[in-house]
Amino acid sequence: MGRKCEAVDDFRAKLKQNGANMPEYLLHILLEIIHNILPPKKASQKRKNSPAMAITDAVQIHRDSKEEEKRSKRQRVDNGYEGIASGVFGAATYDDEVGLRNREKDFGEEIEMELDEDPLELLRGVLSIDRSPVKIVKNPTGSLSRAAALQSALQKEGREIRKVQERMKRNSIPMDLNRAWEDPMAERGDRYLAQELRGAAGFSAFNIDKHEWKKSAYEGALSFGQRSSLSILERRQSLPIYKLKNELVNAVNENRVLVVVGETGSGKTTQVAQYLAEAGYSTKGIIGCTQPRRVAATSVAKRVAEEVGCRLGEEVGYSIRFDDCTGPDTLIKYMTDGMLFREILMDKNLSQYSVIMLDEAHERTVNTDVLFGMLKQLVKRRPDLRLIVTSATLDAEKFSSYFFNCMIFTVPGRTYPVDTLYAKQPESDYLDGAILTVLQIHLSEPEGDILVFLTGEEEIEFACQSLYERMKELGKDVPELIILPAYGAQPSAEQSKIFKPAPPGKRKVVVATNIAETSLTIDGIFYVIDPGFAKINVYNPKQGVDLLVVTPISQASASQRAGRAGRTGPGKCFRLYTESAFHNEMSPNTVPEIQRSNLVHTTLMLKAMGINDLKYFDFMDPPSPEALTSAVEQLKMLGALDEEGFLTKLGSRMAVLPLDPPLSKMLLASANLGCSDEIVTIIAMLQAGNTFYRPKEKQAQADLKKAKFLQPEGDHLTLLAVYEAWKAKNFSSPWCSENFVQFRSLSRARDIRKQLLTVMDKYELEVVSAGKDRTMIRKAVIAGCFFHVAKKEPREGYRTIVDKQVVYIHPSSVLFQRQPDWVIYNELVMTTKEYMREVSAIEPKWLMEQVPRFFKAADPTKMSNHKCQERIEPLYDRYHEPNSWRLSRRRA
DNA sequence: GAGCACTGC
Repeated sequence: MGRKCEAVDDFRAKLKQNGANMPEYLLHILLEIIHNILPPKKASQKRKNSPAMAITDAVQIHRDSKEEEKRSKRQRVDNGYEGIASGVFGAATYDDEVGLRNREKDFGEEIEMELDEDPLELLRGVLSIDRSPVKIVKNPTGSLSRAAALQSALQKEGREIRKVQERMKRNSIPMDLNRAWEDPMAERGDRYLAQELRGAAGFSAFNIDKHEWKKSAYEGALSFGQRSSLSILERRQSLPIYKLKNELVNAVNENRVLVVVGETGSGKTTQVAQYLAEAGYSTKGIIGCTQPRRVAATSVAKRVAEEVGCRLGEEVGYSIRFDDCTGPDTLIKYMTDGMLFREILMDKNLSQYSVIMLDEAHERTVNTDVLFGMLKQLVKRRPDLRLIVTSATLDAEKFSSYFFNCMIFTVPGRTYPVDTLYAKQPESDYLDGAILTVLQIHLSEPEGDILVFLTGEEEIEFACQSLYERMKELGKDVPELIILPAYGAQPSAEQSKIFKPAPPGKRKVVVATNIAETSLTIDGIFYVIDPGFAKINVYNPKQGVDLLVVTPISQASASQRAGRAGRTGPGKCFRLYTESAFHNEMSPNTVPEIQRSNLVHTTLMLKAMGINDLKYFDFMDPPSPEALTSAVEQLKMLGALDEEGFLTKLGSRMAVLPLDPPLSKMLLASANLGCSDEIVTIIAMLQAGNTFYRPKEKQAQADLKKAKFLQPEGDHLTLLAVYEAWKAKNFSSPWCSENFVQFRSLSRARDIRKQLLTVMDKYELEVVSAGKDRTMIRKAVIAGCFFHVAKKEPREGYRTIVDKQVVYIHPSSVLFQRQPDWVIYNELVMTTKEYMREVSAIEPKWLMEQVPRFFKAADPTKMSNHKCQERIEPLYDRYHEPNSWRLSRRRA
């Protein structure tokens, strides 16, 4: 304590000296961060001198090392990395030395700070030296939050921060722009697909001048190209499908089911419904067309309304969750496949429709797959209904044979040839490979934009950053390269630049996730770089865990990516894997989602539609029996199905809620427990996800803000507190940014909440507030999520009650520090460990109270009262009943 | 002390 006071005084003196002023309370908060977030001073500190001395030392060390650096640079040039190469190389050099060093670089003097020091000491040291900009370097073993705390402390001091950099573990990237490619006709390469191409070292969060490249990315593009100037009619007539209009209408007249193979650019999505409406189908009912995604449904509807010449929501409309834009006049309706699935639950004959078109069916979403089975039955019952299923060339035969060997109608695409080039050697690091290929194309290939596929936000940011730096090193002699990241939440103004071709004389590179593969129309792309890989979600029914894995993509997916290069003109696709890897090691098709998802929700929906025997449901590709059994058993435990597997009253109420069954159960239980008002908010927040925003450069500030909302009971109540606070501020957007809370997520939560309240109202579920009695809220959570209970282990971590697996509280949880004895969690995610996300503390006795069917106290005669309180077992012990239900991991 | 993609009701 004494040390802290001393520090405050000292700090104040330094501030005064520098002419800065800081309120007392801020000063204390600042020191609080430093003392609480940061670990205590190491007992054995290498450096005994004061940081001030250390910095002086460092200058000398730096001067010595500078000579060494010059020597090695010369050597690199000798080794052949000349000119641009060595320039770019220089920027990407990282070292692993430990220590404080003062570095001279192009941008002047800066102090490099190591986080091994006691931050307070370090801070004082820096303040006593001079006012050079500061660079904070985190070692691979260090912690970013220490860097963040230090950074915010310095910022408050008014010191300029140049960089917060994470020292890279791997070595620098050699720069060889003369990369070797072979085309498919060349001799076969080796038969090896570099697995784990990223290697153990991998890359890490990267934060240098993040905003600099972003700024340049969005500012650079001033005069992006315009769409074609053809009139609507000309545009429609120029589509390849136009010439086949009559044939198509005849085919639909004569076939109840039709598989349409419509290649990219054929116009099927916008035209088929219009042709059928013109042919009179709209007089018999609505023409419905499903899309896997919301954006697709809305944007296609807009386009078609424009072509038809009506307002959206009149003759042409769309229907997606939270947004029904249809009316009494609607003849053509675009919707998400999930929406049609809901509709078929309400009316299994879909009597208001005359035509259903399942578009993008080759994407094989769970909803589309289930609709396949439902509609296959329906066309037998309704001879007047027409079903159109669109497919990729590869799947056409399969689709046709599933749908009674129906006719396949092929519409050619309007695409150009694409040259596919393969790597001669497997890449050792696909990310570097992709970056270098972009530069290679930019420096040696004719005009045309580039599209790069990467697996996630982090990679995209890294790639953009790296490209930006290298372009900067290349100087002004090379043409401008506009670097555009494309993922998740992008402001729309910036997105429009992604979709349009770069202005003449410039080139753009779009760095995107696999969503660009299918659902975005990006104009002007001539070059595609496909390392690829993609992140997919795999659900393990035995473990009950969702897992995101980076896996090689399928051949089908690769062709789709390549096709992106041929939309505007003849293009090139650079595949960063060998040709033999493509043929021998990549599967022809992506495993349909239904075979790798949690099916609890889908199963409940099917049961609610009266489909009892799921084993005999006509799936095109059936999910594994285990996944189905696991889903059925979970529903039984929730009380949604009875012992024979028939839908219960509770189950039918759960089915009408657009939620996963445990959450539906929670909501229904909360109405009885008198806390549905709170639970509906909590559920909406859980569903919306990503409540807190924690930018790397402001982590400490974000954590401070988050602490304001912290509820000791756990994350569920903390989320509630956030929503209530936001509501009290009139759902304000600035309030969100002030508090490091994501406005988008909260708005989504508000939508979900509203929708849930409507459904609750319809089914006369009471919306009541628990008032001050917050215990009930956690009891309601238990009623739904009781599979997800874990008890603290004596040493570290937790053990789940159901299957005894070891799990940990996620560091983002408010209970991460507290580690209560008993917890309930919303979901389990497997990253570096098995983490429980959204955790709340509970009392074990509530388990028996809320779910007596499931939990019992251990035999009280055999143990003390205290122990008795602690021991809780699931009634159904699957270790002794091998064929009983199984929720998660089987232990060896 | 971790992050990790996307979609849907």
